[in-house]
Amino acid sequence: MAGVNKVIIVGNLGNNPDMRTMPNGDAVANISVATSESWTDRNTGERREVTEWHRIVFFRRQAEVAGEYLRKGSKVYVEGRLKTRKWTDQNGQDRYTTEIMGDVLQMLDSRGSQAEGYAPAPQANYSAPQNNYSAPQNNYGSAPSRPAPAQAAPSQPAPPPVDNFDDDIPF
Amino acid sequence: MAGVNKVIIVGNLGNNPDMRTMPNGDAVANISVATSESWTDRNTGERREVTEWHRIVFFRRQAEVAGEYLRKGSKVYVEGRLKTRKWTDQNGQDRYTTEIMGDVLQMLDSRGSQAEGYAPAPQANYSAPQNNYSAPQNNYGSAPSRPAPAQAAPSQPAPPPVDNFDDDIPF
Amino acid sequence: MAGVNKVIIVGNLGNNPDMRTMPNGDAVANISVATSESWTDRNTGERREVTEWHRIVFFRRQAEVAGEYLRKGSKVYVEGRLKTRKWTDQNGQDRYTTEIMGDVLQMLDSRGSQAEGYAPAPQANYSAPQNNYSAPQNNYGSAPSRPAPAQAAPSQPAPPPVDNFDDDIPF
Amino acid sequence: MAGVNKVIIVGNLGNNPDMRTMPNGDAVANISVATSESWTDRNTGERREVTEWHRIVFFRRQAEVAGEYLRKGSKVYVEGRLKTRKWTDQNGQDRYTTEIMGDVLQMLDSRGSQAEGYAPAPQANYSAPQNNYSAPQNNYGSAPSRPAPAQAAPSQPAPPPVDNFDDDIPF
DNA sequence: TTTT
DNA sequence: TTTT
Repeated sequence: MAGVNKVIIVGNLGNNPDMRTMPNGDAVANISVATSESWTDRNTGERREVTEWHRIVFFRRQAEVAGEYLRKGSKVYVEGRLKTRKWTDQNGQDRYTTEIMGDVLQMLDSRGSQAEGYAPAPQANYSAPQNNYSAPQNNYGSAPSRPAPAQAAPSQPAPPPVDNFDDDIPF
Repeated sequence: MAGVNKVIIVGNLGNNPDMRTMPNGDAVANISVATSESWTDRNTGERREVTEWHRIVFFRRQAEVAGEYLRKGSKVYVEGRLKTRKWTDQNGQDRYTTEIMGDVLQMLDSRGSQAEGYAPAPQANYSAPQNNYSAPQNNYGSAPSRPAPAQAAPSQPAPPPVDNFDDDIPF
Repeated sequence: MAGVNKVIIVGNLGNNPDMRTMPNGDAVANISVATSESWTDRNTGERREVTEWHRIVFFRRQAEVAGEYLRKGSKVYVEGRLKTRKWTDQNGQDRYTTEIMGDVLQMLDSRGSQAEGYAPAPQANYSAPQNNYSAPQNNYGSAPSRPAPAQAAPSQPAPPPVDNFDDDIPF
Repeated sequence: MAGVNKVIIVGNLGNNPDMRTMPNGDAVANISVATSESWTDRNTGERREVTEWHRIVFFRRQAEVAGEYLRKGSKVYVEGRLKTRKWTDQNGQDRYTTEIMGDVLQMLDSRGSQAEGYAPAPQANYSAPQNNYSAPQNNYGSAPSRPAPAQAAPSQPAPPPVDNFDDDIPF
């Protein structure tokens, strides 16, 4: 068919991931990620900021990675798609919630800050009442291989950088 | 500050744009765009498809463009950002609706198909009760003429559209 | 007009920004950002990785920000557009280089890691031979405006999370 | 691993797809897509426009789809990643060309306009002298792979397309 | 080379 | 609920 439904979020987790398990055993991770936007109020001249919270759901392998490596405060890059889900509230009324079904997950915290800030989530985090994640053999490898951040310089012979400007260049 | 909140949608309008006007006279266009995703069911082997509907809001110049050129069935590329808006339903309960605040609008219908299929939206479309769009020089006359590729309309019960503006809203 | 030309890069700088100045005094920053892709070789089963280097150019205010805050190893989110530039090599031959004209720049290093790793670029960095950056009044503001901390949390009443799965859900 | 390397292009093909075949029989499609940007010249007040051309490569199933459905003038949505490829010119000098490795392909021409405008490319199109696309399983090893870039001269000197595949290429 |  |  046709259509593009794509979301890209970069922001920080407001809480530890909420882990669950599908009937077939697949992991599910729900995370809440904040992005903020700031601007200057036209009238008062004050600086203002709004925070937007995004519900993001990951499945299977990515859910496991989320559960193991993400914590409250973690910074992430997420690529996914919008999905509005119908549910029924306690009054029997139809309600709708829009979530992001995560397709790509990248952790953006540097090794260092992760090492510093990292600590396994408290057991409580995984023992919540209903259907919580309790991955049997929960040692998913040691750590994500972290390449030395850009040691080498670009191999491509440098062309002259942009520096001869006429007045009509469109940027 | 920090954060990326970006949405990219390519799809077709399920209805003519819903046009409104802000107190200061700026145009507001609400459009509903469908994207669909198809896959093969693992169990039955059947081909299945789900359609997702996206509420998108444009302001000012882009709203005017939307109102003038987009019609039910139009194909668009939209870039925007997610925003969850709070409102109160008829029972006095808090409700939330996630919308896309449109930043970029590209019409994807070819000149030809536009020329062929195009006709101004019926007047009725712009004469709804509350606070409707009444752009100075537009005579959106006569005949409905856009084949609905997008069969069904959005199933989600329409929350009140954006129309009570204070001066500090960040868009 | 028609078309979308968009690039999104998240990666690390391979060098300190290369700073220059336009005739009108506007700053120009050239940065080189690495992204890497890894996969498992089908034949050998070995883990392999390739690094791709991206040349990115920023102008004006964003160039100043890049020059002030980015260093070799910095992690960034960049949004921009592709532009292929023609130049002449030392043999008089036409050459072409594809660059990303940066539109959005987000620094992804945490405060902490920045504090640790940060040091003003060596003077040498700004005194290269040809047409280098030497911004007369090089104190571009003190610090990025510090917005008021996020107020209260928008407490959207939690709808039931995804946990009743039938076998046909399309994700 | 780390990094995001993403390109999104919406534009029109400047020529019919250039079809090739990998040694293992997989299809390869090279397309050239234009995007344009327009702005008003600050000095003259004139309306100006620049066109940017993007080389995009698709493999396997998507290449077949491209070969079957895309034609000169077709409008497409493409998602992919940047890759700079090294090659050697006739003087033995190293040269570099940046291409987009296509991951997602969406045709944006309406059914109608496709129906109208569509016609199988002239036979000539598929029977060009050297190594042209001529069905799924054709003469694999017909080595000659330096295609005279067809009729009109692309302004950028055509580098050799991707055609010498070892088994480890990461796409 | 395309499109608007 | 996060971050800067």
